[in-house]
Amino acid sequence: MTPPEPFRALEHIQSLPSWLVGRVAAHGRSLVAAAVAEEGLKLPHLAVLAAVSEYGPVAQADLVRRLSIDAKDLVGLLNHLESAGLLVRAPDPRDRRKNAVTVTPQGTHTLRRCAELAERANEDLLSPLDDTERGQLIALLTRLHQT
Amino acid sequence: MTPPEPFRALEHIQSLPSWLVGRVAAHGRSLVAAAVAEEGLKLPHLAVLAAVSEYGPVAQADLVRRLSIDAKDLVGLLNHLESAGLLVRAPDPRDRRKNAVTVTPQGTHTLRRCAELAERANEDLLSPLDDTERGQLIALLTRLHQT
DNA sequence: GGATTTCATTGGGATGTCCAACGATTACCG
DNA sequence: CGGTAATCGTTGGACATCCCAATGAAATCC
Repeated sequence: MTPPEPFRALEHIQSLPSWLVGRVAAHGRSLVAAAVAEEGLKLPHLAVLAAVSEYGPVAQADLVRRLSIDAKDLVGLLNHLESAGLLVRAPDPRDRRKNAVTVTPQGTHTLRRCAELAERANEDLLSPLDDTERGQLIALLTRLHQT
Repeated sequence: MTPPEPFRALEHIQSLPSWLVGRVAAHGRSLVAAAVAEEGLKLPHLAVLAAVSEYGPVAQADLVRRLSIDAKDLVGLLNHLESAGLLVRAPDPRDRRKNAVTVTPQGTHTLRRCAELAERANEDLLSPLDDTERGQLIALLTRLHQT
């Protein structure tokens, strides 16, 4: 008498595209995190520093909105980045509630290094694919992301 | 006098495949999580329940190894699932250190519902793509995952 | 049969995410 | 105007996740 066939639920879950893309994303994340750690930054710090660099003098509330990050967590990240000399908080003369956050030259330098490192990590991530396939993948992911 | 051109670091980061795949993964994860929440389960609970279903009566240490989950956290997840009546912990007569974890009929039923819901969520995730494109995406992601 | 390993559980620390509240400042509007 | 509402940066705390360590009970190794 054979036992009732169990429901292969884990196999089923792990065959779903959402699971697959999650695994690949985790791999890519860990590669980039390891690369960026060479410059002493973690991924959230890098994201904040990059946003500050891109949006010039910017209020913290703007960073919260642009990065969809929690305001409390941003304070800690900015404290760390500021004490590392990568950015500066200055009072905004036009609105004294706001802090004008600006990247320092050292911050820009770190950012450029991290950009190279992150690109190299992405090279590793995509190394199983040739150029055509990489283009396909990026195109498909872009469509999933934009819509 | 134009200000020095800022380094568009955020734009650069967000153009990397690792960032793109991370966003798509986050979207898929939230879709599946929302779907599965209809059955009162969170994703870690579902993963554990599915593994228990798949591997029949299984010791907790085996689940720890198969799911790469922390043993401490597994205890909490099993407590929740057991008090919800979805699985049962029984002493293993052949090794009295072990707990034989087994899915209940109610657990199997919940699992089947979750499988449907997760499939529908994946349908939503992939809705911008046609069948050919979905196959391409899965094939590309599979190669990135397997190597 | 004594030393080592495995098992389930508990505890604690470090981190990431989210929500609520606060004092200070600005914007709105009657 | 003037008072209410909204926004700003900050702090506190609730949770979940992840890592390491230790426990008593039970099995395995030699």
